[in-house]
Amino acid sequence: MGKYERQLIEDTEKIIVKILNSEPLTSNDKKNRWFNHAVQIAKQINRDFPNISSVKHLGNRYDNTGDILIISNSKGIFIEVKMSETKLGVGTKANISQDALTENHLFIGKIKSWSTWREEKNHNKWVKASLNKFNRYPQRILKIGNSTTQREEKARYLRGLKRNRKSKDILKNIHNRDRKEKLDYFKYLSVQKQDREMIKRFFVLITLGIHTKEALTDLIKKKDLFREVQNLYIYYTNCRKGKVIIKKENAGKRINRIIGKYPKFEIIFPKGLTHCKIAGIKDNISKPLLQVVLHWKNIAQGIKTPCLNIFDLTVNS
DNA sequence: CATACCGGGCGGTTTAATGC
DNA sequence: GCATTAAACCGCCCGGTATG
Repeated sequence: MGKYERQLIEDTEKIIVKILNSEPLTSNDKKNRWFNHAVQIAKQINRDFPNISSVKHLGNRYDNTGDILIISNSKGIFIEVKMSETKLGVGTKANISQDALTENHLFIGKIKSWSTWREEKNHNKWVKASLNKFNRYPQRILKIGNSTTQREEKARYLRGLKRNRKSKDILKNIHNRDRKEKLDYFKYLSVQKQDREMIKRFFVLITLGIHTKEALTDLIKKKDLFREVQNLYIYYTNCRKGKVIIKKENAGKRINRIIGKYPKFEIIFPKGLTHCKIAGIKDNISKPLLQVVLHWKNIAQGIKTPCLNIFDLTVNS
């Protein structure tokens, strides 16, 4: 999802609500890129729940799951929509905020976040020193006042010098040292006491496609999270040969299946790798479900936009 | 030789901090 | 106080290397 699509998708959700409430649609609504999907989803919801008495758009409220709340047979049903123009929507793949592992209390006690860890290691300082081993930066970069921006532009410049030995070495060195920093951090995390209940909740939320910082921190501590998820349905749409295909999923059933299979959850730290895995435990056997990578999204490793890159390890099983 | 694994990468918006 | 700028945050896409 690029540029303006979050706003666009929210508009589409509101269109679905309008249709369900038999409210008139504007010409703007009909121009919405996902209008067809909205119509199909609304139709399907009406078929699935013939006794709807109320429909509300929940939008950016993060204290609940789902995008839309309907009341059907005086029961609250949460509905989430995921629309895709491709044939097959991709699995749960997410980049979430860098400190999510500690901010969501997956560990017990006062645990250092990844960002705090880096601060203590003077990450920015040593990166700056490394970058300054190159002494031919253009004026336009040298005169940048903000140290962060200058650091980033220097790294960007070095990355652009494809054939320059020195620049390659510098970035490689930063990459290597940053990698060590990540491994050291995981070494520290790996000996901390884990909160299995929170790990389970974290897994459930990520699996449900809840990725934003606020949504995660709000929902993960919610008392009746598992009960609410029982009433959550996800409607997926895809396009095949110009036609919109709909799939409805009972999130509760899916979650029940997984957490029913694994009575306990844990985080495992493979030796020598910059990721950890969320795993389910059954009969003392640990089965990896999610892979959580310490990662820098922009320019080069160690330079800009740290995040957690998450991969779903269950898609092919 | 295709595919999976393990990261690596980009272009943007929103919110907070700072300068005037 | 307001305007500007930096920092934080957001979601999707790409590719080298090992492996079967």
